[in-house]
Amino acid sequence: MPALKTTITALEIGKAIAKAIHEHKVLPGTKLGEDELSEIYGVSRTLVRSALQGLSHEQLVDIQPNRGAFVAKPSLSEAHEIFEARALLEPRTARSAALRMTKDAARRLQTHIDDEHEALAQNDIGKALWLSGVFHIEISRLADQATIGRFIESLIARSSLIIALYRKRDSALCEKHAHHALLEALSQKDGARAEELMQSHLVDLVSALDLREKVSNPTKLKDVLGGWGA
Amino acid sequence: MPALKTTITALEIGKAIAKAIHEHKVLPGTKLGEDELSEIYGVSRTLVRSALQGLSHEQLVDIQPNRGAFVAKPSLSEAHEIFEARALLEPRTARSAALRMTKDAARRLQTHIDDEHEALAQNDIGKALWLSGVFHIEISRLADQATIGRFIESLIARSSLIIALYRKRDSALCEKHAHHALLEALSQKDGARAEELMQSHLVDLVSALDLREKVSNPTKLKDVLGGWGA
DNA sequence: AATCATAAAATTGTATACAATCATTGTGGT
DNA sequence: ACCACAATGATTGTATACAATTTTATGATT
Repeated sequence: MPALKTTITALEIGKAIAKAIHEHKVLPGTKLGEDELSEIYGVSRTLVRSALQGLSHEQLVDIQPNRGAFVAKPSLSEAHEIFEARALLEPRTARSAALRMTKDAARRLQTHIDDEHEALAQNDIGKALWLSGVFHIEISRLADQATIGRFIESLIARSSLIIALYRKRDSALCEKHAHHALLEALSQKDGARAEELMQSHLVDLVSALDLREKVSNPTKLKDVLGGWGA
Repeated sequence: MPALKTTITALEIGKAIAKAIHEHKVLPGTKLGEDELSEIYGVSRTLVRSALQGLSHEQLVDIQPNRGAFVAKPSLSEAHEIFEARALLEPRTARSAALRMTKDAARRLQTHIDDEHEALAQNDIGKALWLSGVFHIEISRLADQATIGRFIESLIARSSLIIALYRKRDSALCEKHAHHALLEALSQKDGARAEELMQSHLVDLVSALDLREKVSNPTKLKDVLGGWGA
C-alpha cells in the first residue's frame, strides 16, 4: 500500500472547505472559526488562516476584520453578475471543448454523468450538486484554456452559494437531460450546438433561482413575527 | 491634517509589490525574499507571506515550495491564453461601459489619458505602462460588473509580465490614439463602436508582442556559444 | 582543475506566544 | 424593567521561535 501522507497543506484544507461549501454542508453565513478548523485538521492556526485567505480571494468566504471568516453570502446583484459572467464564458468554452473532444474524454464525461444520476437516485443532493459543478469544470478543462478555466471554476463555486441562498422551492437542481445532451454535442464535435446547449442550460439554471429584489419592508416585521404565540 | 496611518496591511503590501511588477521595476523571475520584504515594509514575515500568497493566487508570483517566491514568468501558451481571455471579456465590457457612460466618467478618463501622455513625454515607461493598464481597468469598472472586472484586472496585471517577457524590440507600447478613440466612442455612448475599438486595440497590443514558439535547437548550442573568445 | 561529499549558512515552513479587538455577561443606576 | 457601562472571556492579528529544507561554501579525492 502507498505510504500514507502525514502532512496536509493549506491548499488541501482550502479545497476541503470549498467542497463542503459546494455540497451545502456548510451554508452561507456560517462562521469558520480558526481554532475549530485547526482542531479539525490537526494543524496550527497558521495553515488555517492561509487556507481561509485563499478562499477569501475566491470570494467563497468573507473575512471580516477582527471578526473572523464566514461563508460568503453573495448579494442579488452579485448573483446576477456571476451568471452573466458564466453566460459570457461557458458557451464559448463549450464550443472550444467540442473541437478538442476525444473518445476518452467522452467516456470520462459519461461516467461522470452516471455518477450524477446515482447521487440523485440516492438523494445525495450535496454530492449531486458538487458533481454537477465538476461536470462544467471538466468541460472547461477540455477547452485547454487554463486561464478562462480558472475563472469558470471560481464562478461555479460561487454559484453553489447562490443556489443555497436563492433556489426556488421545489425547483429541480439539474434537469437530468441537460448534461447528457451537452455530452452528445461534444462527442459529435458539434461546437455550435454545444455552445447553444450550454447557453440554454445556464438560462435554465438561472430560471430555477429566485433573483428578484426582495422588497423587504422592515416596518412590517411584526406582521411576520406577530403570531408567534397563537 | 489627516491622522497618518501607522499600520500597513498585507493587502497593501501586495498592492505595492503588484504595482512594482506592473511598472517593470521588478522583472519576471526576480526572487522576492521574505526577509528582504519584511525589512522593506517594517513588518514581520507573517504579513509578507500573506501578501505573497495573495499575489500567487493572482498568478503574479510563483511560489516554489521551500524555495521562495519569484515574479511569475508566463509561458508562451499562457500569454496566448491571457490575451484570448481579454479578447473575450474586454470588448463586451467596453460596450457595457459605453451604455453607462457619464459626463463625469468622461472627464476622469480624459485626465487619465493626459497623465499617460505626460508619463510618456517624460519617458517614464513604467508609469505609462501602469496607467495604460489602469485605463482598461477603469473602463471595466464603468461597466458595473465587479466580477468580470476582477477577472480583467487580473488579466491586465499578468499582461504586464507578458509585455516584459515578449515585447518586440522597438515596438511602441501604446499607440497614442487608441485610448483616445475609445474614450470618444464611450462618450458618445456608442457601444458597438467601443466594442470594435477595444477588440482592435487588443489585437494591436498582441501584434507588439513576439509570441512565436522559439524553435530552440539544443543540438546547435555550440553554434551560438562557439565564438565566445574571438 | 573538476567533481563529489560534507558542513555551514541562509531561507522557508509551521507552531506557539503575545497583543489587540470584539462579544458577552453582569452590575449599578435611573 | 430598561439602559449605560465596565469587566471578563473568547477570538483574531502580528511577531517571534523553532524545525525543515535548500543553497552556498569548503575540502578531500580522483
